[in-house]
Amino acid sequence: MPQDHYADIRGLHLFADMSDEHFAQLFRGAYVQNFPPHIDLIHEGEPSDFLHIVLSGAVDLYSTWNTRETSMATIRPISTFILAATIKDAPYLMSARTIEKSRIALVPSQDVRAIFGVDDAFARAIVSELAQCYRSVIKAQKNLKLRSSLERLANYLLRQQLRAGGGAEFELDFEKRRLATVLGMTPENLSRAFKSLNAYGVVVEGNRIRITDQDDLTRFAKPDPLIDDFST
Amino acid sequence: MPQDHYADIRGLHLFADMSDEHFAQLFRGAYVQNFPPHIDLIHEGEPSDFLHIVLSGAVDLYSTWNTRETSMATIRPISTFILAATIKDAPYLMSARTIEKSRIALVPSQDVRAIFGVDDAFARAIVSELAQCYRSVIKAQKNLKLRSSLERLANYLLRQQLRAGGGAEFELDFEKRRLATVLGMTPENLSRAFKSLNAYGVVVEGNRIRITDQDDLTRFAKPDPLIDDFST
DNA sequence: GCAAGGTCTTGACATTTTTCAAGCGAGCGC
DNA sequence: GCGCTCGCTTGAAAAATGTCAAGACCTTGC
Repeated sequence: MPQDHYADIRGLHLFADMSDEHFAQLFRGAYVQNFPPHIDLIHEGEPSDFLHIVLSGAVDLYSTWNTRETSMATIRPISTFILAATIKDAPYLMSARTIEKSRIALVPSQDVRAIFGVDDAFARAIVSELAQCYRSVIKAQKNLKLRSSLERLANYLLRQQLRAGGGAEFELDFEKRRLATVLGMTPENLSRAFKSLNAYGVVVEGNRIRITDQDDLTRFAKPDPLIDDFST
Repeated sequence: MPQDHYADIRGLHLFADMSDEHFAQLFRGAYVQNFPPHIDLIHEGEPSDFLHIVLSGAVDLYSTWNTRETSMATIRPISTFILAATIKDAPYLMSARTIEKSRIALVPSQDVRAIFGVDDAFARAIVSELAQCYRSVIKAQKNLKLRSSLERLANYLLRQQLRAGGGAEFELDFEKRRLATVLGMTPENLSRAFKSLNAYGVVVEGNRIRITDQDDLTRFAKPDPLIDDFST
């Protein structure tokens, strides 16, 4: 693997504390590849041959069943995905495709497992990472089971607003049709949901969102740190 | 903590590989308590003071938001819960209550974190446990997002049938009102869903289920190992 | 035995969500 | 520029799901 991304990857919490030697060993067999948009990287059910690290671009984790498809998560730089499958040496539960042009590092799963076996700091970092992932999915599930689609959209907007800096105006960071399946609804329904949120001070212009009445929207959305705060 | 449950707990994958000394240290401050049914054990948002181990009985993990409540998972002996919150020293994301009379071991979270810091085998066992938990929640989320409530019920029945030994007749292992929220629907809707499944060879008599046409139900449910197989 | 409280079921109705079909509009290649 | 594709929106109708109210049934305590 070329040197230019070593520092970025080394800075990830997951790899920060491991020994230099093990880090070098881990990435000896790794390589970096560029992918165009909308390329399938992995498919659910396959054995997990590589741990993936998104260096730039964005990746969509999605799942299918019986003609239906849904988006499970979006991976943005710099972070890894399918760590759990890699560690357990189990088949992928989700498929992955690039959303945009992306640069991705591929680390052979067997190397990850080997280094996991010998590097204690790495093992502990994995615990931390997996606990974080677990809690994120729990929050997503609470979001799904406890809220209507309109409430999910309202809370999504508040989260996205915060991520974008907190200003009254911000951009959606991916297309609405994908946002719809992320939120667990159809594109048509999302369109109507945006319209309904007009009443709470949300103005939509293409991908641009303006929140004209922050309090009103917040009162409706009732955000909850135990669902919406990604950091805890 | 009394001796009588040491062996059971020691046999858990999570504690099987750690040193005797650390195991003893870990459970020095632990204690076992009996709880009647329907007792709240912990509440979401609280700091995670204890790792819980269900020794007998059953525990319901549930969450609430804005007057709504939903059941997230059922914990049966012998297993632990809220490991992720304990390790991260973060607030609980879910509440827990006993379903039946239960015997539960409580291990101070700070001891778990301390031993996690010094026992490498324990740290690796936690990785394995968390990876398993993570994958379970992902499956639950796929189940929720990709299937209708009728399909979720049909697949639940097939899973439950398998857990009960695979015979054509078996018992539901908890009350229907809880099953409803586990499956993400209302009790009324569950009642109607059971009725609809008559058409696919499901006969309900109280808590007793009889599957008269296995193939027909399976054809409708379309079970998928990447959603329904809890072991992988 | 009987009353009380709970679950479960049922029916009627409201709401939410999806489906299908059509039209709009921005971006792209020729 | 023109026509095309594709994403987005809109409307109407259907399906799925939730709500409310009432009653059946069961268990439990007295």
